[in-house]
Amino acid sequence: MEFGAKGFEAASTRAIAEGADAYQPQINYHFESKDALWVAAVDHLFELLMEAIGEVPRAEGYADAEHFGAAAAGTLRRFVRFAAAHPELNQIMVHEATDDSARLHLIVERHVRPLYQAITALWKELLQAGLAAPIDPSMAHYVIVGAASLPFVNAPEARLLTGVEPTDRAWVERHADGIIAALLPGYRGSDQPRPAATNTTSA
Amino acid sequence: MEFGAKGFEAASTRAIAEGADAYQPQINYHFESKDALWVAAVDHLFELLMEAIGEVPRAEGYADAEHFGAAAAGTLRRFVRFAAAHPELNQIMVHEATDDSARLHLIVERHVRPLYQAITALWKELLQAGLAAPIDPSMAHYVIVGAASLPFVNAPEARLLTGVEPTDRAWVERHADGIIAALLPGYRGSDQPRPAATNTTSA
DNA sequence: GTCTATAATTAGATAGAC
DNA sequence: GTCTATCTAATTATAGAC
Repeated sequence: MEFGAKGFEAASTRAIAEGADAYQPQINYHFESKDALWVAAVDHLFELLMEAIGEVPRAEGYADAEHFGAAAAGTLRRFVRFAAAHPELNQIMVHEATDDSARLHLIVERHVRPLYQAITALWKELLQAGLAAPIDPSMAHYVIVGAASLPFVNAPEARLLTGVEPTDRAWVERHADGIIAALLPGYRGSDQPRPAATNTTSA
Repeated sequence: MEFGAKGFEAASTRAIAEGADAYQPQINYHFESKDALWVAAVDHLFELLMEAIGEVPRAEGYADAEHFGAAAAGTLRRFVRFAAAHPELNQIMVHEATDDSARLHLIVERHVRPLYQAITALWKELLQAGLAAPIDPSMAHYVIVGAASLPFVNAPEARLLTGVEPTDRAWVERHADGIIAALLPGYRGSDQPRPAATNTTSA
C-alpha cells in the first residue's frame, strides 16, 4: 500500500487510484479527502491487527509460569506473523511516529494507547514471573515491535541486502522463534525449539 | 533534522532552509539539488556512526568467550547510545527502506552493506561461541537495529505514550542493558548488571 | 458512479540585483 | 554569497458532462 511504502505526503492520490484501477477524483468522491482515506486505511489495519493477536494474556488467567509463558509466546508469534502479512501497518507507524503531527496524535489516541497499556501490563507480569528479559516495562513495547517488525517494515532493503525473502513462511516462524527466545528467556516451552546455530543463504 | 522527521518528499527545502536560518535558494547554491543535500546529510550521519561504534569485534581477537562477549556488548551499547544521540540516521533508514527507490539503493550499497556484513559475520561467531540468542544470522542485523533504535526513531510517539523521555541518559543505559541481556543471553559480564524487575514512571 | 478538464496551492529550481 | 522574484511542474480538490 502506498501510504506504507512512501509515507503520507509522498503517496500521491493519483498513484493510489492507479493501484486500485480507478481515477484520481474517485478518492474524493468515495472519501472526503486524502486525510480521510488515510484514516480509513489505518482504522482498517488496526482492526485486522486486533483480530489477529486476540486478547493479550494476563498472569491471573494461568495456573503457572509455564502456561503463562506459553500464552505470551503465542501472542508474540501472532504479532510476528501479522507484521509479515501486513507490513503496511508498521510502515505507517514508523513513517508517522518520527514527527509530532495531528496524524500521530490520532493514531496514538485511537489505536496505539490501548495496545501499549496492555503490553506494558503484560510485561510487568512477565518480569515478576521471571519469564521476560530485563527490559524497562515502559519501553518493552518498542523493543518488541522493533525487533519483531523491522525485517518486514524494511523488507525492500532486506531483500537487497540479505538475499532472503523475509516473508517466506519458514523464515517468519524462525524469526518468531528467535524473538520469543530472546525476549522470554525464562520460558522454555515446546513453542520454542531453541535451534542450534542455523545455517542460511547469505554472504 | 527534517529528512529524519518527515521523510525526503515531505521535507521541504523551504523548511530545511528556515531551520538553518537561511533562504531556500541557498540550498541549490551550496548543493546541486535537494537530492544532493540528502546524500550529503546521509554521508555525514554514517561517518558519525562508524566513528561512534568503531571496529566490529571478531572472535579471533579475544582469548575466550567472556572477553569476546564483552567486546560485542560494548559494540551494542555504543550503537544504542548513537541511536539515542542521532535518531535522524535510523529515521532516514526506515523512511527510505520501505520502498525500492534509487535513494535506497544508494544508501544500501554505499553505507549499509559493509555494516550488514560485519554484523552478520559477528553474529555467526557469537552463535558459535554460545553467546547470542538463536536468531538467524542473515536477519540478526534487523533484530538488533529494530530493538535498539525504535524508541529513539519513534521518540515523538514514545513521549506521547509513555511519559518517559527516551533520550535521558539513565534510560538509554538501561535500554542498552536490556538489549544486551536479551540478545547475548550467554554473556554475563560486569557490563550487564541484570537488574531485578525495575520500577518506572508509567501507567 | 465514472471520467475529463481544470482550479488552487505548493514544490524545487533558476535569474538576476546587490 | 545573500536575497527577492518568479518559472515550471506536480499536487489535492472540484465542476460538470455523461
